[in-house]
Amino acid sequence: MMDEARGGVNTDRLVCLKVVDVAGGAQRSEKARQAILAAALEITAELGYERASIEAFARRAGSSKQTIYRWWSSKAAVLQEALENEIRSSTGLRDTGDPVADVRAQMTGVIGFFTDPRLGAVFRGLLAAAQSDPDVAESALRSLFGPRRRAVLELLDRAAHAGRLSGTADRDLVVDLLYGPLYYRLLVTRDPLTAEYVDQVVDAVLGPLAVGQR
Amino acid sequence: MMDEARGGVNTDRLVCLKVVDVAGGAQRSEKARQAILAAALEITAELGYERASIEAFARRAGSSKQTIYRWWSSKAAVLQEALENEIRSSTGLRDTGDPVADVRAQMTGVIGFFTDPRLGAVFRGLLAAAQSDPDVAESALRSLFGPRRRAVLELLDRAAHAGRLSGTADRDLVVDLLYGPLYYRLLVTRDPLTAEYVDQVVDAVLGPLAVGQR
DNA sequence: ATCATTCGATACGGTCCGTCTCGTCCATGA
DNA sequence: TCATGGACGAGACGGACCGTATCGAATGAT
Repeated sequence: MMDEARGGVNTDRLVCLKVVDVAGGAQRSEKARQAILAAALEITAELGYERASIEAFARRAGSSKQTIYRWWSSKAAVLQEALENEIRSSTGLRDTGDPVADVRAQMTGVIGFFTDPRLGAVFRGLLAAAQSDPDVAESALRSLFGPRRRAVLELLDRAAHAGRLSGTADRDLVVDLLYGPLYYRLLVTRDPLTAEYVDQVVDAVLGPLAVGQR
Repeated sequence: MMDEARGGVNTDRLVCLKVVDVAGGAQRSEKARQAILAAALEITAELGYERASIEAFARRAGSSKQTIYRWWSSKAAVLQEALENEIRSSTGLRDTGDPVADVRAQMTGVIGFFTDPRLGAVFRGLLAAAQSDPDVAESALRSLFGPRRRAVLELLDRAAHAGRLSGTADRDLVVDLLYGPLYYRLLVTRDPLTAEYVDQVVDAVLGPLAVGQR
């Protein structure tokens, strides 16, 4: 019984839940997809997240509301995909052997993304929506935050093993100490996010942990 | 012509715009105010910030929608006032002469507020609304965050002058390093906010700055 | 050629918005 | 004592969006 439920695969039960590609049909329109994502970014940047509506996305994209609902579950899902398309350039994390400089560069890229006139407001709106919608929170955490946080953690791991960073510090805590203040300024105090501020944070957090660097 | 329109003051036009207290009238109903604030907190805790509506507040409070709009400008304004009534207990900041312990105690109170089943979701919703509405952001910053941040800054100042804390550190940065990770966990990663986590953050940030304490 | 699937367009009931207008109640000042 | 005027509960109003359903036309694999 337990075997059937958790372990062994009962092939009789493996019915095809979704009958896919039984016969041909029209393909998803890439043109409509791009138009919708672009319109969503434009409108949200213009009106702010709350006042932006799916109906407005459809109007500007020259598409139908139903086409949006067919492929995305919510306004947040549309904007998350739109952000993912645009975010890649800003979040590169290189490993040059100088972990402090690498992290500093990545954080500077992050605040560039935060303060981008088109993307910043969209990103803050998405984080705001995540406060009321657990699905949005889970999805954003998995697609947007998770991979980047893991990359930073791995960089800190490699630096510690290479002896360039103190190995005793809790690396999850270090990441919180580095990025927490950035989000705090973005979402709460709204003080300006500058490269100088990144320098201050990096120096205060990583300075005491650096090994073998002047 | 232009003078009359823009420059010179034509006293004949200076009519009293708002005739106040010319004669008596009914007073604002404290009972209605309390009922509305309580209903707003209840409903928002039940449904979440976005799904809570002013119409629902009025229904549960047994009041009229118009009564809400007469005294508050928005759902956010109602909830901010409701939060201010309830927040005072959690945010005490004492000055016992041990700044590290005082800050640690205050931060523990803050996460108690964050994780309160009734107030936490309301607070996160208010922060979310502030991302799309500059008025909400300004008001929350002035009434909720400003005074408490100033209190912590002054405590750090006194501690530095008393020689219990290093006087060289930028105290604004220290506050960001202390509270940023808390908001980061609350709003972004959603990892649990525990007293142990507060200890970790306080030790990492204030430990290197403490003077004359074991 | 058939047929499933997409597309744009549009209609639908529903919720909530923010404003407005009633009639009632009540504190004040004449 | 009594008229005045503001706050109150109730509810109507047009409007914006929501999320769903339905339509005919276009598309593409079988």
